[in-house]
Amino acid sequence: MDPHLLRTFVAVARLASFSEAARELGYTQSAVSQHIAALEQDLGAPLLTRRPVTPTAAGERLLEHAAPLLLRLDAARADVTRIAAAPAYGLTLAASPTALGARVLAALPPAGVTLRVVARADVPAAVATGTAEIGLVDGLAAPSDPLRLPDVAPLTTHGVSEEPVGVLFPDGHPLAGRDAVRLADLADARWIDAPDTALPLPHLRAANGGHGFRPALRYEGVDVRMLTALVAAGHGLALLPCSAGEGAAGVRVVPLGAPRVVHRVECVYAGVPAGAAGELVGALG
Amino acid sequence: MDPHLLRTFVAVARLASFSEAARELGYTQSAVSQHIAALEQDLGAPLLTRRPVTPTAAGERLLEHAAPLLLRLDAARADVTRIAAAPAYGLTLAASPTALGARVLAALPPAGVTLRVVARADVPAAVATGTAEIGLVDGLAAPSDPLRLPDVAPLTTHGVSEEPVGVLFPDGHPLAGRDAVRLADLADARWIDAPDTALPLPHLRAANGGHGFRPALRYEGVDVRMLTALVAAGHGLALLPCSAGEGAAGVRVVPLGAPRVVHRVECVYAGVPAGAAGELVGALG
DNA sequence: TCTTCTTACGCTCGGCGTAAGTATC
DNA sequence: GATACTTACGCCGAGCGTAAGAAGA
Repeated sequence: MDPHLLRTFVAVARLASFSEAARELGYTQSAVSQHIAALEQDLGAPLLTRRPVTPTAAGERLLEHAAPLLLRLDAARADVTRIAAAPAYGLTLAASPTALGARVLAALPPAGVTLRVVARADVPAAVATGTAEIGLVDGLAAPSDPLRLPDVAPLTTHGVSEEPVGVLFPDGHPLAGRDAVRLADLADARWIDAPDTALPLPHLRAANGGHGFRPALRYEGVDVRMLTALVAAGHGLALLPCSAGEGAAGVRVVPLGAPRVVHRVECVYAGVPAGAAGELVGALG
Repeated sequence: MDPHLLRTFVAVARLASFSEAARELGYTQSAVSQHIAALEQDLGAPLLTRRPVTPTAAGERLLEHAAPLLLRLDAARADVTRIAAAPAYGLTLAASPTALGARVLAALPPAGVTLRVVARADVPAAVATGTAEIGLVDGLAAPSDPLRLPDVAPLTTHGVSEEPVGVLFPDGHPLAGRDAVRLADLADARWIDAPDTALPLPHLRAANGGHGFRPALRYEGVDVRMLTALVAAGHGLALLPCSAGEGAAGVRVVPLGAPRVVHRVECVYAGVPAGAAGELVGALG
């Protein structure tokens, strides 16, 4: 189970071609073939069907393992080299789209910051592999409960802020005038699943015993104004941190009452941040 | 970052000796030396001090990564081979000590079961590496919230039961007569930390903002009667699922009121369990 | 001086590329 | 027959063991 073989395997599976993978990895097609053969012999099971090139059941399982495995490997290398490496000028901050509140923006140093917005699930990976010094992730959680982040590496996390979440209604919706709504009443409403912009629906579905909260529309963009426009147009409801939805035209934000969930932002970093990173972490703390 | 090198590194670090590690791994001392040298050159930083053999700062970081990495590697191999392997006779169940309630015991098939009690954190690993077909873990969680398990591999989890938790008081304790207690009132009480028998204190400390719940005594055994005896002798309080503490002499179990936490048991397995394992999962579901 | 890690050196085996073989479309 | 994976084979380098060297207790 050499990582090289694993890397080759995922490339072949992704590209559905030995020769394409060879091109991408800088090997000959023959070498790729031998890699796969070695893996299959090692594990004692065929991993790919040839012609067409498709993972077998065993290959599917291996694929599920391979990505986090290779990620951890990169994370380990980054973590070790980080200690020896000279601290670069500048500071890169990886953040999920709705994690950047006013508080964070105010705490940023005046110059030398790169802000990299990535999908929620990729923030820990970015920090672990050293792509960013600091990460900011947001998500839904019970009050003062930590977020459930994928553990790609031993990272330190750190609550930055919590604020109530609200449901985004179009103006004129029968519930739009309420002071608060209960989530249970909305399980069967039309919802917009906007995993990169709003708060993720699967979390609500899980909290509701796996039922309800089926998306009527999926929005894969990252623009909050687009999302509010979709809600205003009646395509469905969305869940947002209250502050993110205020002031938009054609929509109303109604705070969520019943299940006590909050929008929580966490700061994540590896080891002991130094220099500008350390100051920012301190300012956020 | 060959896994072999990593394995050698952890062995050397654990044994604090190149030659001991060589013996254990079936290499010559020279090969071990070369392994470490290769790792250090690859990562560009010294990982161990020699004489005495101790991990450097970089080595410490690598050690933190190495164990989960090697575990995941084993898990991947087990997961893939599991598909091809012939289903063995018998069924091995890995369980944490307080996960085995009456419901589970009743659901066990009449013969061919091996029950392996391991530490809470090792249950997912046992299932992932194929040491056990099914795992049963328990822990504290908010009602209907899943447990926070280390993700060694893509495993399926599955709530089995939830029951209230209670604080174990010695008879005559001023609070022992109450109908319910609030955890916040007990932050500064004397506690017994019995991570393998009772419910883990760190969870409570985290819920309390990192304060309080400092253990007065640590019990590393696995015997519930021993724990109740320690409580009865006034060494401290302990947190248990209510049913586990009932009927013991010299102690009273008072249900926990305020923070809504329950004792939750989850069933964990890999892939789609077949045969006896499938039946048991069904019976627990 | 003894123990323990490092370095030197030779051997073997693993792994890659070239090229020929084979199977599927 | 063209395309795409497999197998054969030779070469180079990686990695192990033996053995000598160096450094600390």
